[in-house]
Order: sequence, then structure tokens, then C-alpha cells
Amino acid sequence: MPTRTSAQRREEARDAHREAVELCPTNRVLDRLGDKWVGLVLVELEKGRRRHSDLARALAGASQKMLTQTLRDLERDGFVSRSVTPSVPVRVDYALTPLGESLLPVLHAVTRWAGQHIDQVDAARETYDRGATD
Amino acid sequence: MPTRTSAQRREEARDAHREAVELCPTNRVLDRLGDKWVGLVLVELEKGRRRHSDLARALAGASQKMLTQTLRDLERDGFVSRSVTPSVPVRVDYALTPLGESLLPVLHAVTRWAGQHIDQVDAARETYDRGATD
DNA sequence: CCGTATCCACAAGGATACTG
DNA sequence: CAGTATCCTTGTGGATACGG
Repeated sequence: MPTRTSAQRREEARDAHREAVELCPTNRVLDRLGDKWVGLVLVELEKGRRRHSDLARALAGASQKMLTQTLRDLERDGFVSRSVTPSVPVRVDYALTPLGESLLPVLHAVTRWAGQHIDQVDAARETYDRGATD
Repeated sequence: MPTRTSAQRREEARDAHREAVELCPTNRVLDRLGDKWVGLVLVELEKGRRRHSDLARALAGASQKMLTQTLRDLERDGFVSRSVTPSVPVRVDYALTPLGESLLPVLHAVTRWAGQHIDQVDAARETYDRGATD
């Protein structure tokens, strides 16, 4: 008689795999990059240091909350630096760190791929959806 | 007297920007790549054609529903092909399409970056969190 | 074996209002 | 100007059970 049922073993394998996925560097990066506003912020900061209000204007679609949260996440991960100038009213600037800049080539790789292949994706979707409707 | 208040103009800009983001090829790709199980499936299929049950074993952490959904999404986008062998019981194989394979270098770029820089990210986080707690 | 359907929990994201 | 707090809606992902 086994000490673990097969159901228990499957459950353990499942939990172990999930933990591995969460620790996997690739998945952690994909997760961050997949955040809704991260790509846009990086692209904007690639152009140079930007004030909070500049970013808010450039990312007009993002809510205040999400813009701040995205910037905090990026700051925490070391991609972005935040500097406060205590004037009246205060001025806050964001800029890419070297680590953040090192990520740009990866982002560009995505952009390049997307530009070259997105119409194939669209074509594939149309074909797929056509089959589903018929 | 303006026909639109400034609040209305901001709202319009917000909606326009959001639509632009949704259409943006880069963001569409980042969105897909950011799906929880997409990277893992691509990595597994990179090794070669795989049966559904093989994938289920390799991605032990994913629920049945999410595995199937992920495969459907990838199939719809043209990254993955699905072929059914009507034996008893049925056998279903998944494989990367040329389009899917064209995406691998991008994924590898992410993996390479992650391998080289993830400890810097961890260090940044520790520093950030330390500052917050003190 | 492969997939679908149902129901459910939680996290992501957003609207609004308010503070230094 | 920059940020926080609150409340709310939606989407993503999971558990379970069932069907071809």
C-alpha cells in the first residue's frame, strides 16, 4: 500500500511545477513585460528622462493609479530611477537605469518581430475564426 | 465657448490612446507572451512535436483548462498547429508552425537576458524593499 | 485520451476623490 | 505636480465534473 495516492502525487507535481515556474527567470521577465503599461513606459523613457506629468500625457490611456504602480514596479526591479526635486510644486523625474537600458534590445527584438509578422498573425486569426463560424 | 470641456477632451484622448495600444503590434505580442503558460508551451514544443498528454505532463502546473486554452490561443494566432489522429482513443499532436518558430529567437533573447540579469533584479528588489521597511 | 462546461476565487486594472 | 486611498468592475486562471 503506497503512502501517497496517485492523486496526491499529481497534486505534489503540480505545486512543485508552479513554484518552479514562478522562480524561472524567463517567466518572471515575461510576466513583467506582459504588464499592460510596461512596454509603453520603457519606450517613452528610452527617449530620455521624463517627468511624471510627461509620462501621464504620453500614456493618456493609463489611469493615474496604473501609471504610478507601473513606475513603482519598474523602480523596484531596478529598471527605472526616480528622482525628486523638492521645489514648489515638487518635480519628479524618471529615467532608465543601466539595467533598464540593457532590457531595451530585448524589447526591440519584440517590436521588430511584431512589425514583420503581425499580419501573418492576423491572417491566421481570420482563417481560424472563419473555420469556427462555418 | 468650446464645444468640448477639457474633461471631455481628456476622456477622448484616453480612449484613443487605449485603442492605439490595443492595436499596437508590439503590445499585442507582449500580451500574448505574457500569458502565464505561453512561454512554457513554446519551449516544450521547440523540442519537437508533442501530444497533448505530453504537454500536460511537462506543464504539470497548468490546469487542463488553461493548457487547452493556451494551445487554442496559440493555434488561432498561427504559432502552433494541431493535428488529430482519429484512432481509439484519439491522438492529438501539437507542433510549432514556421511562424511559431520565427518567434523562438525573440523568446531566447528574453531567456538570455533573464539569465544574465535576474540577479541584478533581485538585488534591486532587496534594496528597494529594505528601504521601504526601515 | 482529449476536450468542454460550470462555477468560483482572486488579482489586475480603473474611476473618483482627496492630500502634501 | 505627484501621489494615495477607496471602491468597484472585469478578466484571468483554477477546481471539478462530465462527454465524445
